[in-house]
Amino acid sequence: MALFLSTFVNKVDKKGRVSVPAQFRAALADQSFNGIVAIPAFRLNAIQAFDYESMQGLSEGVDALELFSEEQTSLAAAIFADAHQLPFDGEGRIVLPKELAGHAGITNLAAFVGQGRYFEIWEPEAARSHRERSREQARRQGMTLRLPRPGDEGGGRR
Amino acid sequence: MALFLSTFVNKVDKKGRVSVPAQFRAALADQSFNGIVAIPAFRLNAIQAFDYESMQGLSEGVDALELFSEEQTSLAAAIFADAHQLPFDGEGRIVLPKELAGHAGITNLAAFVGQGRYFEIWEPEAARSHRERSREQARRQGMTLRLPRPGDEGGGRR
DNA sequence: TAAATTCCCATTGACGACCATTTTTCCCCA
DNA sequence: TGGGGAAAAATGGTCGTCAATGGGAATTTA
Repeated sequence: MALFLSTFVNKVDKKGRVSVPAQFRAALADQSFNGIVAIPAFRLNAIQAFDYESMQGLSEGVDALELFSEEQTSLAAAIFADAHQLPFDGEGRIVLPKELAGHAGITNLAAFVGQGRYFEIWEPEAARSHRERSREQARRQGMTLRLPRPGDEGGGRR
Repeated sequence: MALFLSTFVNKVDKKGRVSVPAQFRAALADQSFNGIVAIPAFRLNAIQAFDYESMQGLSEGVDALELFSEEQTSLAAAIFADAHQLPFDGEGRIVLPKELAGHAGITNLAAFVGQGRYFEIWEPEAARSHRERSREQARRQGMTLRLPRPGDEGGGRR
């Protein structure tokens, strides 16, 4: 399974292209779709990026009959409507659509931030300050990371 | 399974023709019917569009509901009576029937909005404001995006 | 026969495929 | 342990192709 770790900053050229870090591309190999799926993050000025298979998994929660059910679907609707399929070019680059770049405030540089099962794309300075804040908050709340022992189901926390 | 993602805005010419986004057409490939099935959305000023196979699936779902129940008959009536089969022309366009275009308030522009297993067709401005509302509601309800882990059933919210 | 609809072809503008160059990383050896 | 060189990654640019669009001819329907 894919694992996205660490942070990489790459240039965005005037055509809007950015290289996806080779390490991330490696994690995305052997996929049915050669590229990523990107959506604007809900509460953050960032882009969230998944592999295509994860996106399919998301769609499975919403089956055709639920269309006509009262509640639900607002989140799913927003996700699917704003999602972009971004294929790799021969050199492993993607083009950042204006809407996404705009949402994240990205112009010349893009920071690729590993988040485990997915990764985020930020304007580098915003990424830095956001990380500061997260660390600070974690410290205040005294969060601890619990490692699952072999044989346990699931991960530490979410 | 095919996945309809993202939003595309295309022009409607004076003959009522619109190009279906190439990406959506790709998702519709290898189908028994070369085109889409479209119905006016229940509560929304929009058109919902499926591939022919999904429509068959829908009909089975309707059968599964209690026979002769209030729900069943009205639902079936609404779905199948107003449905239109819209074939592609050589260039991948469809003609929007007046009833459908009218229901969605579409005149010169049509927004194709991916919804995972199906997609919707909106008047672009209406689509925009509806999307805003959905996002806002999702935010208010504290919905979070949750990736289904491989092997998990469904997912998408809590 | 008029009107409308489907089929066919032409244009153009954006995007994807391809190629060249620079920069960085990694490895081997002095 | 540091330097040199090879390989990989990142970057920049160009060209061809295809999607979107528009118009007209052909065919069907009223």
